[in-house]
Amino acid sequence: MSDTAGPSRRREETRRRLLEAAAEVFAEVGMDAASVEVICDRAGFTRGAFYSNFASKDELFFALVGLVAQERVRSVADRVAALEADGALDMTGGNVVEVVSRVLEIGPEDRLGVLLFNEIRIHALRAPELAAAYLEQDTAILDSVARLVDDIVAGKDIRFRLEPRAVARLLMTVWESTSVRGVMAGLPPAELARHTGEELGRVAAALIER
Amino acid sequence: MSDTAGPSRRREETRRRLLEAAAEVFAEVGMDAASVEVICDRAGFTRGAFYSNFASKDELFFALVGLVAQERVRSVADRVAALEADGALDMTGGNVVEVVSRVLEIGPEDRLGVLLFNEIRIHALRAPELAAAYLEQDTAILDSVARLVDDIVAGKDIRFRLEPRAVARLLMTVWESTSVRGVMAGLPPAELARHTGEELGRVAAALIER
DNA sequence: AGATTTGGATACATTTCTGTATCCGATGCG
DNA sequence: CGCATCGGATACAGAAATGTATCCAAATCT
Repeated sequence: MSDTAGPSRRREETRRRLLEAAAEVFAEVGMDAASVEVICDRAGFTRGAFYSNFASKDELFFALVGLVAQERVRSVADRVAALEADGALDMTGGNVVEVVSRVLEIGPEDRLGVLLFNEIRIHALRAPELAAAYLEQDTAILDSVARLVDDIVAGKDIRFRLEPRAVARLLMTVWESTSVRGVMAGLPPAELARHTGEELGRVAAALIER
Repeated sequence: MSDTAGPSRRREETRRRLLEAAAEVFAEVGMDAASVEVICDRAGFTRGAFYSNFASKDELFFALVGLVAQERVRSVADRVAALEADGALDMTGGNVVEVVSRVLEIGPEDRLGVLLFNEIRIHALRAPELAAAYLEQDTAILDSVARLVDDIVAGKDIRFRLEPRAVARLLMTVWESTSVRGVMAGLPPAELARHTGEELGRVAAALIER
């Protein structure tokens, strides 16, 4: 057996399933209202398995936050990179609004995704360690989007009425707030995406200097 | 004693103190992590008093949400009315940005206020009854702000690049998101207000048609 | 002032959750 | 093929929270 024996495949898999189940439960009822038992049931394990993998619910939550943040950042960065590679930005035919919308359609666009995101957010508001991680993620995404905006400006003869970073911030903000209101109004996923897209479009259009 | 005996003054006062304490505790640790005991301690009562006034923590939470929403709506409406009465909107000297900022400096501008607001928000995301109340409040405030924007447009020779309602929405959204990030970054109250104000200013300026 | 009602305190029963210690089966190795 | 280790299940003890039934003091009324 090697010194640096990493976790076995089996172990990794149960960790993964526990994290996945926790993500659902946290989204549904919130981190504090979620009992370890319920998470385990959902994952198909007993609490024994849980405490064999995590020291506490808090530890699992932290781990989950890390994963979600990483995934979000990666997802946005990938999309931006893909758009740049496609050369979609140089095409004069392409619609700015559409490009931006495509990038902000982040991962789990559905109800649960929005819920989990907001659950994480409110915990970050209370726990300084989480706040740091949250702001870091936020800045990383902002950077990606700002870079995209920059590219758009460079490629086309379009000017925004705000610096790229401010435009990016505004778009992210609108996306977030619109999706929250959409979920609250009970919009089905398709409507949610459409509505958010339209809203982003209007704002983006208003920011374009003609 | 009369049929329609309303709650005695004493009773009203303890209810009020319980609600006040609950608002603090909910803001600090969240509704689910807050035990009834802690709320009572904070208010200077025992659980006996609590259950004599509320059927459960949930009931108290609902009551609190109602109060907070009402207070928010009233506060904004009052400010708008005050500004209109002052004739501040007709004065060409007045700064649009300043006017808007003044209106959005809502009630408990501090950390706890932001926390409580977000706590309510996430519960509204999960509970349909709350969602309805939340959206109603949101719309009421939007109406007030939109009306203010309308007045500004009417009074001065200023035009926005979006319809008043959309401008109002955007300003509210920016206010919310900026204050959240400010709290997360640990900004002291004064900085928080200043930063949020500046951010609002930039956005408002970008939306003004020159 | 005495009687009555009201409102909060006390005490208790119950539930729920957490965390740990131990057991047992499966998996990997010699 | 037998042995050792790993990983999840089971069982248990303790803590914390809830809700209720009862009690006592203070306010109110006559």
